Amino acid sequence: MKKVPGSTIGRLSVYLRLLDEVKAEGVRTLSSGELARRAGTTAAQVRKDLSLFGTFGKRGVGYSVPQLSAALRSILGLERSWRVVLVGAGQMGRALLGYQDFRRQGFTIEAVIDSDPAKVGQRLQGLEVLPLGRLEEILGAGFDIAILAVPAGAAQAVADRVVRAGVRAMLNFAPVKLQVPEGVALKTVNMALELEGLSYVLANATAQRAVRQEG
Amino acid sequence: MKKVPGSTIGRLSVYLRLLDEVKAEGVRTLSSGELARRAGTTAAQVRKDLSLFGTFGKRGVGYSVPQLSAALRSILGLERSWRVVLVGAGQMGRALLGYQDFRRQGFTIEAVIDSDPAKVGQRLQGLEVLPLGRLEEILGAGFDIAILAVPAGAAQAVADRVVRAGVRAMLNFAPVKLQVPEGVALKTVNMALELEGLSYVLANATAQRAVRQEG
DNA sequence: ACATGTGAACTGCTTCACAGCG
DNA sequence: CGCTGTGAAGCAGTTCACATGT
Repeated sequence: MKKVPGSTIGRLSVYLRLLDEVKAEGVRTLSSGELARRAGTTAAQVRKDLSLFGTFGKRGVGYSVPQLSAALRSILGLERSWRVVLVGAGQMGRALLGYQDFRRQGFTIEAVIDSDPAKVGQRLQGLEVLPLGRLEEILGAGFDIAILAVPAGAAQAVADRVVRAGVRAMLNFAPVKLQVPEGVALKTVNMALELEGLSYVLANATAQRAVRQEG
Repeated sequence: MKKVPGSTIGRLSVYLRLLDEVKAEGVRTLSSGELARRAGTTAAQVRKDLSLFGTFGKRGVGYSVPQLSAALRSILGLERSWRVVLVGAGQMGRALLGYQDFRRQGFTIEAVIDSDPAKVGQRLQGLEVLPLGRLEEILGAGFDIAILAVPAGAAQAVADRVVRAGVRAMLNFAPVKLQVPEGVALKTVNMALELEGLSYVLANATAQRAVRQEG
């Protein structure tokens, strides 16, 4: 299989979301042009993205909505559900726990861990908050993804323990650059960074260039 | 001035954070190599990024930490503080309101707006929640940045009103691709998308390629 | 006729390598 | 000598344009 740009994966997620939307409206078929318009990209980009994984369309017709939706779900690994652990039950952690959009695609937060003794034992969204000391034991139960919503200063240490416990994918919300070994997937969401990007644009707004969506 | 890649701006934010860290430790001078090591990039990349904005270093020595820190702060527009309005006081909105990392760099949330009559009038972090109906009136007070933490279905309508009210920068947390006119800066943080990126890596983990940090 | 799939051209970002200066 | 600043080279992702299949 050819090399797949990371940006392609992000777009595939967007395509899938749109396909599921129009499927609910009863649309059977969609052209690359129409899909591109809704996704905010170009027809050529859509076709190139898909061509990296196979051929899904009918010439002269377009793409079958249910077929392409299923294909994308398979490519993205969304046919199965992934076991997710949330580390950090502070304000951000609790917001993520309540974020319904995760559950939609098969990401189920099945455990919550926090270091604060005052929080341990509390029930959040039906889950008992477990102590950080038991992290290794808990992750021994076979988690796929860890969401880190801990303070910046604690993030690297927690990440190290999570990785040592065998978790191979992390979504980090702490504003630090985590070091992880080869073979561990890491995405970081850094909101302060996004704001500073906006600040840059505003400060240089005399040049009047709009910034296109990136996130 | 030369054209600046968007990715450069993100890295400048990272450099600034690191410089402020080592400044607190009393470090006076840093080489591009050392800065790169901490930022997770290369020395050449650091020098190229900075060279787009001027010459800041001393050959044979490196960069003066306080000088470079000040220069970056100026480039990023962080010398002044920006007036931020939060639209949406749901779980995510409240988490963002408590997120201390925003305040650090001069982003002050000065108003909170929600459509839910049950929330309007409540005090959150010392701010009274204001009704969505008064959005235009409130933004008339001259806000720079709007943070959108509203449901996906409401996001585009809110964005339209925010733009019409004259706000030229938005940070969107709803999982939709917003359409904004030229001249309005938009960043979207889509956490479900990040998780799907991790899912892709996990599902294709036989290929064993680690994904490097992108956010 | 129409829309896909794809090599080729292009654009833009990153890396290289070295001249230049402290 | 060490480290910066920068053209040039290299690489990756996007766009173009058209041959191909229905």
